[in-house]
Amino acid sequence: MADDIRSKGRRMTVQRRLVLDALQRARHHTTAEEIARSIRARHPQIDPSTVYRNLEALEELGYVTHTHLDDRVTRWHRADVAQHGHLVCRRCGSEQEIPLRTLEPLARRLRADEGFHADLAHSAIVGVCRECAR
Amino acid sequence: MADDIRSKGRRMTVQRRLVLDALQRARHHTTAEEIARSIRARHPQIDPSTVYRNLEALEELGYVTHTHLDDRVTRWHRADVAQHGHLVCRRCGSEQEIPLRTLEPLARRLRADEGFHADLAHSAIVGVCRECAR
DNA sequence: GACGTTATCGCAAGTTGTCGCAATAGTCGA
DNA sequence: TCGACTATTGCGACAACTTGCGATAACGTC
Repeated sequence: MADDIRSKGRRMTVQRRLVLDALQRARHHTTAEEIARSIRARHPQIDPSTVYRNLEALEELGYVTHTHLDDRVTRWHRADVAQHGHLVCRRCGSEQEIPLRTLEPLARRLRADEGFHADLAHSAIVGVCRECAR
Repeated sequence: MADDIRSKGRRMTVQRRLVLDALQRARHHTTAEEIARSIRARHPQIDPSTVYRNLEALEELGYVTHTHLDDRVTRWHRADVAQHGHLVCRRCGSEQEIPLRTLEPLARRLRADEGFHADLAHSAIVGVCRECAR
């Protein structure tokens, strides 16, 4: 992987490695802040901005992706984990994962009708969950 | 409308009226910051936080809604304008509106399978547009 | 290995939005 | 119209990023 990064004219730094390690260890939908905190616990000299910039760089390089669950925070994860959709309840905040297969018909339709290649795992679908709807 | 607001135990203030007026005048998907700026041009004593709080209050009251187009900024509009979906290209940033009808089959399916009442107009669908896909 | 190039870093300052709080001012009932 | 109640405001502080910049340190080349 380090070689792959170098072959793209980027560099493998201690900081970048630490961000990858932290992502490896973290729970699935983690935040940049959480990663920064976990790294700074051991390496306080590493600036949060470095973590933010590395997540972005690793995303460009294809090792990392982000999704949006609730409205504000960006969630990060390794690119090699299985993709899935998200349902988030606007009332109680509960989160639910759904297989991409469920979203596939819409993706197909958008591709056919609009030529648009949708990434339906990128943003959660907001709505009201079964319990709150009652 | 003022009466309706009062009947819900809320109040009609100068600031709230100004936010509504600004929304009326603004282009469709405007931002809180833009509204704050337009109000403060004439009324510099009105704090931005007041604008943010009023948008939230007016949303609770049902006069205003927000959507998320790109990743960061919240876009606001009056609740009485027609709902529609959004396609946003991750490469070129272009935005496209699509009729809710296109998204309805997915909404139906989520309701049937998961009991989840999806609001598919709330977040834009991110992907790659026809031009950028070539 | 040494060297030059330049991606990346740490830091400080800037943005954008949120929150707690004391002061203010709509609203309602008398 | 007056007074009490309390929603709302402005302000200052804070939180969560983002950005510009000079210094540092990976990397390719020799």
